[in-house]
Amino acid sequence: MNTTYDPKAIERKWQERWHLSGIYEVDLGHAKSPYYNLMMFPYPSAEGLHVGNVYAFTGADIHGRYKAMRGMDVFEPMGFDAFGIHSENFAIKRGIHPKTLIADNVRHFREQLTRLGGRFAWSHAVETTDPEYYRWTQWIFLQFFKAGLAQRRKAPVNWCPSCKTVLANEQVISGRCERCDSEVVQRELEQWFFDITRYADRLLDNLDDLDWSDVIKIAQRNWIGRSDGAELRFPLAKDRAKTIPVFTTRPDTVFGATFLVLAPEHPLVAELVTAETEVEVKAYVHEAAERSQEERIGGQDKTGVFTGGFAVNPFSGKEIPIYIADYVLYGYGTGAIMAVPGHDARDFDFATKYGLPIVRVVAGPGDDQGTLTEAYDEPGTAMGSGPFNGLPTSEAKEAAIRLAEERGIGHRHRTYHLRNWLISRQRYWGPPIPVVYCDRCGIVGVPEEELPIMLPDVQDFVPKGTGESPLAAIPSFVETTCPSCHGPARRETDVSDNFLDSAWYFLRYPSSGDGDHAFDPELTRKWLPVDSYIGGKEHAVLHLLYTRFVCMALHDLGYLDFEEPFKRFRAHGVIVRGGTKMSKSRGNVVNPDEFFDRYGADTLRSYLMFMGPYEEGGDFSDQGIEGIYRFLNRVYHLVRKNVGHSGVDVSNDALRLRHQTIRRVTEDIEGLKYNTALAALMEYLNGLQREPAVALEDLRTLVLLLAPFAPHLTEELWQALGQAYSVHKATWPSYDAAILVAKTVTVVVQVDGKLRDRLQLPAGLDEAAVREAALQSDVVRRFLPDGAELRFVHVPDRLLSIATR
RNA sequence: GCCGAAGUGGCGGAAUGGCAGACGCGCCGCACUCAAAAUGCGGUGGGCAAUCCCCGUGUGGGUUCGAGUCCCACCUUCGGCACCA
Repeated sequence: MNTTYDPKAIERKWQERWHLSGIYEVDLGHAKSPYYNLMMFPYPSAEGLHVGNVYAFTGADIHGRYKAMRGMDVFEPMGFDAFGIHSENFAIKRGIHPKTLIADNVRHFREQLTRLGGRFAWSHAVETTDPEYYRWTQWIFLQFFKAGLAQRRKAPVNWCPSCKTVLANEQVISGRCERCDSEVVQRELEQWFFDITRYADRLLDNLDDLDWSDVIKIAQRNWIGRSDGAELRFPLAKDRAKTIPVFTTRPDTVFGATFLVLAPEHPLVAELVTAETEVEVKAYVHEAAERSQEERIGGQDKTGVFTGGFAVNPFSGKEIPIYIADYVLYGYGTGAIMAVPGHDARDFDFATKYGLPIVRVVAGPGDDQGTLTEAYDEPGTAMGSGPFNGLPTSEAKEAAIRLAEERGIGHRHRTYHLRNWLISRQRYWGPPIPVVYCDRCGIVGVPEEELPIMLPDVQDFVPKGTGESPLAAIPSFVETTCPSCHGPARRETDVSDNFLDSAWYFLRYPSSGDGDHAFDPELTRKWLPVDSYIGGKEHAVLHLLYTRFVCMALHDLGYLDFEEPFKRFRAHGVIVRGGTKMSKSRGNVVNPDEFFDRYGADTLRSYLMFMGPYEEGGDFSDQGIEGIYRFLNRVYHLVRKNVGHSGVDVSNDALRLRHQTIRRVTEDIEGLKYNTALAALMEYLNGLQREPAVALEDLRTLVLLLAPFAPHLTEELWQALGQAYSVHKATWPSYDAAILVAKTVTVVVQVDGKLRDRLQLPAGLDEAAVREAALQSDVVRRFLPDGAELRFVHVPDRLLSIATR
């Protein structure tokens, strides 16, 4: 063995040995203590592994290595999420076929992931672009289609003019395309949807029992956005048989509804216009359609026009005007609202601008019935509301719903912000949606035995912006026969959303290579749900919600016996550099290869974990990494120097330090506090270095505890210590609580809350003895006024607090 | 606007209501060296000659023998949602 720590040589050597001996592969069928350790598979970008990936994977890998040393059969698979607009746009820009591009990128990623030293079960790797994978993505679509969960319908959708495809709501970030930042416009198109809203209540209610990071649960609750209220029907003044349904969470304020507002897209608009208003209304509707979503949202100044029609407030009996305004969204609720300007800020703004009446129907605190200068949206007491007068808001709501139901003019209703999942994309790089259109039979699912519907290998995959996928231009793909009547038919040319690929990849890992099932029932029962899933917060409402939905649906269809895919999910933090986000434009991106070369993977892994609490992220400093590098060097040299000295007597202090360290590192790893686990190991090392010689047991302990963080170095040292291959199969050390107890303790003495003295005392003294010792201290006595009445608070073995007043 | 998280040395960050600043970076000093680097040892919140003492965890109040930690109000930063009725 060399005398200097040479991470490059050590790491290459052990990576090869691990690979050849297959120590990270698991016999999935026979494992006794299965533990599924999952991390979010990467999108293989051309830039290579990002340091954010390294951070995410290292944290998850440490967890996996720890569990393996605790005796679990840890399955830690890795794969590649290689379909999607991102790859496709990049391929178009470079003029390279995405297939070629992805193959190169995957190769590079595999190399980097190997250098990282993860305990990956490579034999189970999956790639979503592999026909043997997307065949089953299509199969899932078919199951949903057969169950009526996948439906084609016309709906206002988000259209990205630059990517030339529709986007799901989740892919629109404040009116802009998540991928290319272009302004998103609304288009009315026929698209494929998964009816995730049918699962809204279960998706929401199950969250209570999930062991997931709170941030994610909160984000999902907000996103699902359940609100309870009522749907009330407002008859038209000119034809009372016709009604306009509105959704409200404040049925108690219905007496204050002084006008109605419809979304410009509302189908009733055409019926309401009069000869006088027609021109203006048409112009407004047209304008609203042209406006990008960002413009509609961005300008908080409300606009709208009077339709010319009137409705009747079914509670007050008054006739009220009907407006259209684009602050009312067609896609939510009924696309129409009853406007209560007295108690809703938006309606107040609108009423003020257009001179509409503002009526107070809720009295504020202290029976405040004064004129409103702004909307009062707090709870209060109903007033000016006929039968509800005097009722507090919550009771008035119930009374209003009851009355509406009795009189047949409305009913209790619940609605959600969550929209159905738009899964079709007018693009090339994705799994073709497996249906055909037949003039005679309509929409027909492709028979399962015909899967996969292969993505044709073509040169021209650039979207045309016609609203159709590039596949539509390939007659050999489009023209087919109907599976049902065998007549001529056309294939669906849209591909499915990238998020469908990643919504089930963890189901595939154990069954990778299985040609008969998407996921083998027996393996699935044994290994799922996933024991630990670690990933980024950015997928809180995308990947993590879709995945839950897909599992729930597959459960209901009888394919899974659980409905929640991940028993435990933890969101890791984000790495910044110099306090700011890393980005290419700032030029502060950390390239992992550079650090692998200069310090080795063990140093990079450990440093990333040392920067801060794993769930909070940290600030990457090029100087800071030196400290960890020095630490690993010192470990290396300490072990080498002491390899021979096995029979050293250990002092009580040294023994206690060993056991304390085991406890601290164990607890910190369990709680993902990797930064303090490493700090404990540094303290341990500092302690050992002060000893003249170090016992073998301490060297073993140090190496074992460090193994999850620095897998290569510790493997090397484990061998140097003459221990059996591999340290990663060795047993995690345990500590003896009895040894942790110190014989002498420092008892702190406070006088009136201020620290005055520290006493070295034998452990376990009672209060009287500690008092006596404290009162003998000169320092303490100096602060005790003569003749003062003293009160004592005693915390055994820790503190004595003396109060003099 | 709403929801969430966080404000601690020069920096990253530690602290079951009980010794604030563990651990590391940086810096200062010393040793080794002809010298430097590397390494090792010591020091390092502010005030002060001081191992005395005083001050100190965003701001202002409060609870407590005792508050970085709990409660109330506010300020700032970051993240998410955002005309969702």
